Amino acid sequence: MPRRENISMSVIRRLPRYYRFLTHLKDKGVTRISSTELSVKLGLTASQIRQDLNCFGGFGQQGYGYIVDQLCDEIGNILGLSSRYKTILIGAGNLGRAIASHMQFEDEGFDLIGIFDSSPSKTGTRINGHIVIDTTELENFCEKEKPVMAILCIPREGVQSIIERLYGMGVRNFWNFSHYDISMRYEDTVVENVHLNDSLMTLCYRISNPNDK
Amino acid sequence: MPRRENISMSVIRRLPRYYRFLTHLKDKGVTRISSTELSVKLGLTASQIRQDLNCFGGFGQQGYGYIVDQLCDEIGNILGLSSRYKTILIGAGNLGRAIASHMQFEDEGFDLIGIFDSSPSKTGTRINGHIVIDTTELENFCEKEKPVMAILCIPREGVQSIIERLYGMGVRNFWNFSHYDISMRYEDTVVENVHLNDSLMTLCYRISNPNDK
DNA sequence: TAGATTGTTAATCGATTAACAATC
DNA sequence: TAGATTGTTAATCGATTAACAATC
Repeated sequence: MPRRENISMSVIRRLPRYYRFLTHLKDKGVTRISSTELSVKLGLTASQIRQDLNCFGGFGQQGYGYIVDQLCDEIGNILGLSSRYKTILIGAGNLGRAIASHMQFEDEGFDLIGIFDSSPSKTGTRINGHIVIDTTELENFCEKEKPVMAILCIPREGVQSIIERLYGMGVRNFWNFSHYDISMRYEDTVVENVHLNDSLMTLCYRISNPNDK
Repeated sequence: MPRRENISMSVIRRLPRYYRFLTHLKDKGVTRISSTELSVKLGLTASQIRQDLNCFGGFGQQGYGYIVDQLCDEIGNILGLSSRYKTILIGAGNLGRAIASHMQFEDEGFDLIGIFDSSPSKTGTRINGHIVIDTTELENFCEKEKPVMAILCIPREGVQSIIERLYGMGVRNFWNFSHYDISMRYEDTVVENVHLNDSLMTLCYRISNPNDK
């Protein structure tokens, strides 16, 4: 059971995919799967899958394969999905509202406890059971509720100052949908960027340049 | 001017970031930048930036650096942002509506020409100037309008059958927000997945396992 | 036991970084 | 010309793949 330190991002980014697929298999009633079968379904090599899993432990049985249920639970544990991280969302525009209503945060370790916006046209409105709070209330709210993670769905211009305020209130983890690249000038922060425009541009490139992969 | 074939995905995924940052510099009135300055701002190495750019041509001037305006335009061209790709969106739920209203498709080569949903509660409603069309009309619409790209904002279960219908109507490019991994059984397709749940799980992992990068 | 499939080490491949000659 | 910075080749590093011994 090696449990290596410093797992690479390449491996980490594949974990949710494994988890998602194994959950699906479990729901279908499949009990056992080999790395070779998995590799075919996921378009990876069996070698890679075994390497990835063995970063965390020996979950398989030689000559048999992996027990779907068990492996699924193990990966869920590795991902830390049963944690509870108090989460706030900043920005109740189209995107913020969609994220708030669309995501099942609870299944992935996060509890959405507040939604903020600075526009009077948004504050007071209700999104999925949450009343949108004025951003001026941020400090009061954080002091009382101690959120540890913030989802940023605000325009580029507002990001830097919001981050500084949140960092000051102890928030260290950010799921960032803004066009702004949060630079790593802060210690101990975890930032996951979702740059939808970048994703779309990549797609544009790939359509426009069909020779490349 | 080498213009290598088969640019790697690693390089392609950095292009939008370069473009975004250079646009920002341009707006700020910066005219000239060196790979070293860029590397500091973007948290990359100067070497990597020069390598990346030289996949497409020698855009710099020795002893001087890069002209921001010019480099920005070049990358825009490489990305193909001035193309016009007729695009439809399937699924007018929270996420689909947000994507339709939030993204500036026109700036990135795409023209949104239709939004579809199969629920009678959604069809007929208006999103950002588009009336939501019943999915049963998909074939009629495609025959007339010939879209080349589809944005998928529907639940997992519906994806496979929609893709088959769209593929049959000549759609080859997909921006996929569903939990479903579109497998590459189709030729000549370009698929860009945006798995928000995967992204969130990765974040959960990184918060739960602070030792790793 | 024989067959299958893992865990793990070694080999290969690709991407990043370093170095430097070319040149503006 | 001297200084600066690119374009490009060579060296390094990391990730993926192949191979196989361990073992269920």
